[in-house]
Amino acid sequence: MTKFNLVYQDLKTKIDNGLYAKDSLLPSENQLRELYGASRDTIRRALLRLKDEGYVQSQQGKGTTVINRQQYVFPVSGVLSYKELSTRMNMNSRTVLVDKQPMTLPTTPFVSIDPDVHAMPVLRLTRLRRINEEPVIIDIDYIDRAVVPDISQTVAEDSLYAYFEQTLHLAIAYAKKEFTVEHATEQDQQLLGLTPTDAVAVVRSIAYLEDTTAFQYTESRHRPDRFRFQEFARRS
Amino acid sequence: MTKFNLVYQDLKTKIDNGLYAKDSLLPSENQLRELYGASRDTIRRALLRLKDEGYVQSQQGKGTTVINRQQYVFPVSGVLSYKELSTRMNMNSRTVLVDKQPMTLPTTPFVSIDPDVHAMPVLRLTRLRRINEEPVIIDIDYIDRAVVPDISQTVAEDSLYAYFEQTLHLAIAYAKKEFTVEHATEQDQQLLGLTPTDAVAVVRSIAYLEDTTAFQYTESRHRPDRFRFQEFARRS
DNA sequence: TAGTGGTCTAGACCACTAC
DNA sequence: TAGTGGTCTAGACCACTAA
Repeated sequence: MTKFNLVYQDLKTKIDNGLYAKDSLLPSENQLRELYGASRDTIRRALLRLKDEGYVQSQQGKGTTVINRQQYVFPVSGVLSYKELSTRMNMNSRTVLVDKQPMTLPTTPFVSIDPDVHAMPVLRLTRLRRINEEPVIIDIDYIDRAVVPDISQTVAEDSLYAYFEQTLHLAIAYAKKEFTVEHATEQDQQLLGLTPTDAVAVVRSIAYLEDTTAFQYTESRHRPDRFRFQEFARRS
Repeated sequence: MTKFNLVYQDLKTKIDNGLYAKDSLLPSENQLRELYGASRDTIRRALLRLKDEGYVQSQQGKGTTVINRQQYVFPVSGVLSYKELSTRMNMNSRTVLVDKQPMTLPTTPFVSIDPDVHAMPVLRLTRLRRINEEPVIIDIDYIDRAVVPDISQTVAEDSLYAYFEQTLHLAIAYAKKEFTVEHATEQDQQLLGLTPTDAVAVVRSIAYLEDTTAFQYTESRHRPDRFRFQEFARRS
C-alpha cells in the first residue's frame, strides 16, 4: 500500500462513517500533512482522487468541504464486478449459470464501443442474477480464451473478477461501457419475466488489461423497473 | 491558461487529430518535459488527466500508449451542455422552448440523487430538442431563482450554460446524475411521438456551483431508440 | 544496463478568503 | 494579515521493461 493510498483510504473511510460530516471542512492540507507525516504533494494526490470521485470540493482561500459520502444505488459505473457491488450493498443476491458455450466473438454489438473489435475464440457465459430471489439481470460474458482458458461453474456463480485477479493474476486496468434501451428478447422475456412490449436497459462493456488487451466483452441486460445508475462528473 | 492545461490541451488535440496515433507510444515524460519546457510533475499532471479520461494508458518500464481518441456518441456523461455536445458533433440541432413557468421545485424526483434537496422558488423550462428535425429529447429544467432571476426565450433556445458562465459568471463545478428507464408520459407521447407502451430513457441531474450550492435540477427524457451513452472507467 | 513510469519530498510563489 | 488551496519546480529513489 502506497502512502497516498493510505491517506486516501483513511479519509474516505472517515467520510463514509460520518467522522468528517457532510458540508463540514476537512483539516487543511497543512494539518493533514502533519497528521499523516506526508508531504503536501502526497496529501494533495489523495485529495485529488476524493474530488474526482465526488467526495469533496475545494475552494481556494476557504478549505475543502465534504459534499457526499459514498452512495450505492447499484452503480453500473466504474469497474466493479457484480459480486463486489452486491457485497458492499449487503444484498441478498444469487447468480445462476444458465449456459456455457465456446464460440467466436460476435463483434457487431461491440463495434460502437471499440471499432477495433475483432473475431476471436471466446467462452460465452450466460448468467442470471437474482436479488431477493427476483431475477433482475442477465449477464452475457464473452471471454478471450487466449487469456482465460476455462471457467468453472463455481467461479461463474461466485466472482469472475476475483478469479481473474487473485487466481490468474490478471491486471484489469480500465473498461469502456455503453448504455442503450432495447426491446426485450425472447430470452429476456423468459428469464426476467417480461412481455414483448417491455424494454430492457442494456449495458455493454469491454474490459482491458494493463497492457491494453481487451479480454472481456459483456452484455448486461437489466429489468427496466429495477435499473438505476448514478454518476458524478466534474466540469471541464 | 495554466501550463499543465496547455500541455493537456495540446496532447489531447494531437491525439484527436491522429498525430499521436492509436496504439502508438507518446514521447516519454522526459522528452515531453523538454518539449514543453515544463517540470516532470507538470507533465505528469497533464498525463494523469488524459489517463482519467481514457485517452492514454501508462505501463511502467514501457511508456504511455494512446488507447483512444475522443468519441462523441452523444455522451450524456460529464458536465457538458446539450449545446456544447451538439456543436462538437456538428449536429443539425434545434431547440424549442415549449413552456416557461415559475413554481416551487418538486423535490421527490431528485431525492435519490441528493437527499438534501429542499423546496425552493424555481423557474421551470420545458424544451424540446430536435436532431435533423426529429424530436428526440425533452429537457425539463428547474433553476433556482435566487441564483438566476430570469431566462429569456433566446437564451433558453440557445445555451443555458453559456449564459450562466459567460453572462452571469457562475462557476459550475460538478454534477450528479441518475439514469432510469420509465414509461412514456402523455407529454412524452405527444412531443416525442411515442405510444403508451413505449419506454423513455430518463437522465435526472443536479448541477452544483464551486461553493457547493445546487442551482439547477434537470430531467432529460430521451426517445429510447435514439439514446446511447458511453463511459470510460478505471479499476480502483 | 539504460530508459521508462510510479512514488515521495521540500520548497517556492500565487490567488483567494476571512478577519 | 494569516491561512487556505492552486500551480510549478528540481531532485531523489524505486519497480519494471527491453535489449
